[in-house]
Amino acid sequence: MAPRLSGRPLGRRFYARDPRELAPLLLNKVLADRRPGLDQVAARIVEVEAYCGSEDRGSHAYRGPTRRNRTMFGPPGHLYVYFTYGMHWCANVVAATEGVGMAVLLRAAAPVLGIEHMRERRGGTRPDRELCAGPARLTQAFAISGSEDGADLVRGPLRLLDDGTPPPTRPGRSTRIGLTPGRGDEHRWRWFVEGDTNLSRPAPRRARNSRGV
DNA sequence: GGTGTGATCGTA
DNA sequence: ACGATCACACCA
Repeated sequence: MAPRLSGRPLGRRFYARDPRELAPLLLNKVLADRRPGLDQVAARIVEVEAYCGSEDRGSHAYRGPTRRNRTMFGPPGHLYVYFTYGMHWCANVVAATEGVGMAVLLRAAAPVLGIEHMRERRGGTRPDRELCAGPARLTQAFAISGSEDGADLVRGPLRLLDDGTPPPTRPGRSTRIGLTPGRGDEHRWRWFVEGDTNLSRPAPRRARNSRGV
């Protein structure tokens, strides 16, 4: 039988905090799509990164608002969706307060509902673990693109749910992925569910001893 | 397991 | 010119 989808949408106030605080709290929350006319899909967030406005050289918001990033400077709890590398979409949750340009990038999730629909959207015959393992893979599995930029996660059909699963007490943590040296790569603002199979990169291997264990 | 590379285009 | 990426080729 199909897994039942239950949970309460996160309220506006939940998003209204520093992204470095919000990001680890989003781990194990469920991104759920109930847009009419589209197949329902849902996935549990397992990897996120914080982007911190004018104090963060790695952030789109570093140089202030533009047409592209203006959603980031809007009220919290909305989706900031941007286009990159000429072919990919990535989705962020706007954090903190209006005007500061802070957000949390959704980097990976564990499929919960509508797995076959995700597979169709992703193309080919891919294992479940690759369906949402990466920011652009996740948006593809959810059919999120530029028209979802600005979507309100509190009121809209695209929602983030708390189904009672708490965030990890000791999340994995690392520097952020894909930043050029000197452009914000010094900050350890990536958090993930340790050992989860759906991460955008394999879980870091633990140090081995001389016997390879 | 790992590394290298091409795709593709809006933004600054 | 370059990017908050991905898929696939190739080597080990």
